[in-house]
Amino acid sequence: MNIGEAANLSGVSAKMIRYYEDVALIRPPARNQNGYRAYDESNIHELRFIRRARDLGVTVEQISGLMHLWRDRSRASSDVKRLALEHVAALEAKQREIAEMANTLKHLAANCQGDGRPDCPIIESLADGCGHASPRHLGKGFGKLR
Amino acid sequence: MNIGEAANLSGVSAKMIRYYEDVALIRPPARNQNGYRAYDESNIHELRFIRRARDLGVTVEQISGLMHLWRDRSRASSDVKRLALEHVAALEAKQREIAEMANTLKHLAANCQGDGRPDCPIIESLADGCGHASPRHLGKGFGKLR
DNA sequence: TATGGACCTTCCAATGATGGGAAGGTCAAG
DNA sequence: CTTGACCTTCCCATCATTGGAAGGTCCATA
Repeated sequence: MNIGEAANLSGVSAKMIRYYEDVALIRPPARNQNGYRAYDESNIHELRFIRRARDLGVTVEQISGLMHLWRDRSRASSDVKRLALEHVAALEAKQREIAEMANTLKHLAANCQGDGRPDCPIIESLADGCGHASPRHLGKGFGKLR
Repeated sequence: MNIGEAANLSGVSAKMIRYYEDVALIRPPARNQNGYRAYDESNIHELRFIRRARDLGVTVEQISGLMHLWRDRSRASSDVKRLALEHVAALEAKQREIAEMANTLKHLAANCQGDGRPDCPIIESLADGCGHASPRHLGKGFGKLR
């Protein structure tokens, strides 16, 4: 199976398959005589695993940890559970931060007359920092969301 | 005021102040005879505005729009209100997506015995895609969170 | 006055995940 | 045999931010 078919079956673009190989998230596959990468069913499984994990916001680095557990079946599934729960905690923290942002903006918008006055409280508050919490350094242990 | 003091007062690092100048988010400040950038109170105001907006997850590009409204006082504050409410909507959408991710992971973790069995349902589900929604293309019109 | 250290300048590189594209090789159908 | 759809590697861009190198400036202290 060539990389294109693998991409279609797994939902991971060919570009990203090569990238994952590059950063050692997956191991280099066998090559045909023409130099094309050759994938089989187990690779598709692996790529689908990666795609779903990425969809859930898991970092490539975190996936790498899961992959290791996956390959090394001697490790307990409790490790996997722990990783998953850690990720849940990170997601919930991120959710609280977003809620705080949204509430601040909603509060400001509610107080904004929208009548063309030059002293719009949104701009004033952003400039002066009136009261609402300023969550600096949000995503320290978590990274980006997609 | 040199760039270091401006950084301290505004909470924006000197690196980022130069970057914002580079991408034309702020205009080049005056220079002293020695070539040092010279800032005044109004610049600090502007930088604080930028910092707070970034804290709220507003993109530099979006801030650029707000800055334009700020500088051009002839524009109605209703425009600012509209931008803020658009951002609130984006935040709430992002929040729902995160909730879905977290629920999926919690569901999987709850069904995981954590007893070392090799068929941990978390791994199985990630690999096979069992039932739960797969929110592809999450952040299309929104970008990254910090 | 000399020197050291704390500033400042510009430029270059890296991060993470992904997309885009160029230049060139390969394969299969018409 | 040509055409088009693949494949390969390599480089560049994104976004916000940090880090560092190489070199200039300012001020206080020995």
